[in-house]
Amino acid sequence: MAGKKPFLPPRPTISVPPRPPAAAMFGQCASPGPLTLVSSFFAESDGGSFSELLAGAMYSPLAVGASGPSSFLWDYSHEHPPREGELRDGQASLAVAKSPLFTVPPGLSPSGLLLSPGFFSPKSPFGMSHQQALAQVTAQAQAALAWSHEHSQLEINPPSEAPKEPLPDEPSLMVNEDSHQLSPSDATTSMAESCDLTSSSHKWEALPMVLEKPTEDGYNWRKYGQKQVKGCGYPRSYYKCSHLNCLVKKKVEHSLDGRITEITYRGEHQHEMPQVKKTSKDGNNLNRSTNSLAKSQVVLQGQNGRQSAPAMLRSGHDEESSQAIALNTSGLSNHVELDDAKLKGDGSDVDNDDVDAGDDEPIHKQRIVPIPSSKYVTEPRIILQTRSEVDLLDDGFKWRKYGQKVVKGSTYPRWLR
DNA sequence: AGCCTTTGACCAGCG
DNA sequence: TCGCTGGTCAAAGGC
Repeated sequence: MAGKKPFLPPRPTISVPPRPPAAAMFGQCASPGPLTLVSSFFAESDGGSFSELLAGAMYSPLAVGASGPSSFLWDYSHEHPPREGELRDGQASLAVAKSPLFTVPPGLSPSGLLLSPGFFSPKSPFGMSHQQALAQVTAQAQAALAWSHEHSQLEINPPSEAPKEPLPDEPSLMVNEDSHQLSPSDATTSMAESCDLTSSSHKWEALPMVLEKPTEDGYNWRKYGQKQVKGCGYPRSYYKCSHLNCLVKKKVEHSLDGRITEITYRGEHQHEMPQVKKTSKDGNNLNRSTNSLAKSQVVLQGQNGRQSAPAMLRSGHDEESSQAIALNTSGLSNHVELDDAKLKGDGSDVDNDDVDAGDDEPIHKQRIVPIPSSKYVTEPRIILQTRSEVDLLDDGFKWRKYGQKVVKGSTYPRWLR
């Protein structure tokens, strides 16, 4: 399970900057998080502390939304460049995912990045509404998509010389036209070559996060495991999306000071963002912003790590497109038609919060849901309201007991399929 | 009563 | 085969 599975078809990824050799850069922890990494990287090029720069971001209400795509490193250093057919066939996700690195443009300092239009301003956290921030992020995603279409040939045959300066009108979160501009001695490059995450990224998609809590990305998560990272003092936590049919998992790593340094997603949400009680307009906006964050940061990936697509695209496309992306990129062994009405008809307490997805969210009564092959769950989870274990076991499905609790003198377990 | 976290054990892949 | 490691399980307890 922890082992490296064969990485079959080319698969786009969004990855964190792979980690450098530990001793080379830190000599303390064998696995510094990307935040630490970026911090150290910035420290060399800018007088200010990255933590200081970031501090303004972290405590801004816009931080969540802005920390998404702006913290991406779009890794296109994979074996296979996108084929033109893929780009034409509407597999935009693949196209973008194959796009070059999202990184700090040359000549732009970290503080410049933070102050740039593509980032929120730490000194005026309320200078931009969440919706504006969302719109900007979305626009950047679309720009990246457009760019990818235009430069697909460049990706196949990267230019030998990269532009030295960003164009004035380019978004601050510019697409680096050639990740090869990084010299072999560059930390990022060396990290990509040596880091253990490189191999693991075939399975998980890592994104640096600046969240105070691992569950604050808009989805509901249930922690199902925690491990001590070898050689480091900090734990790695494992979460599953607690939504009924959702197979998405995420892995959260902490820095030594307890901050989340890395959240790695696996799988794709096949449901809308859980609704958060709207207490005020601001709360609503914040919710939308975090929704956008989750949509933009989750990376679609089959359980076998065969294909993925950045859901970032979803924030910039309508639901129909998203669905098409999901279907096109699922790369999964089978699909089932999941009819919400049927689920409800079983007398189940199926969470239906994805039906009321918001005033501007389309309602889907029926969806095609790709079901990835999985060790534990191969079909949508359904809750049956019964106290009979025999009933549970005779319903034709395989059940895994995941909890038991005494209820009013008797016990009946909770089951998860 | 439902859902979550904790935590030691277990499993599987890999060298 | 064995040990290491990452990922997951599952009982127990907490909120």
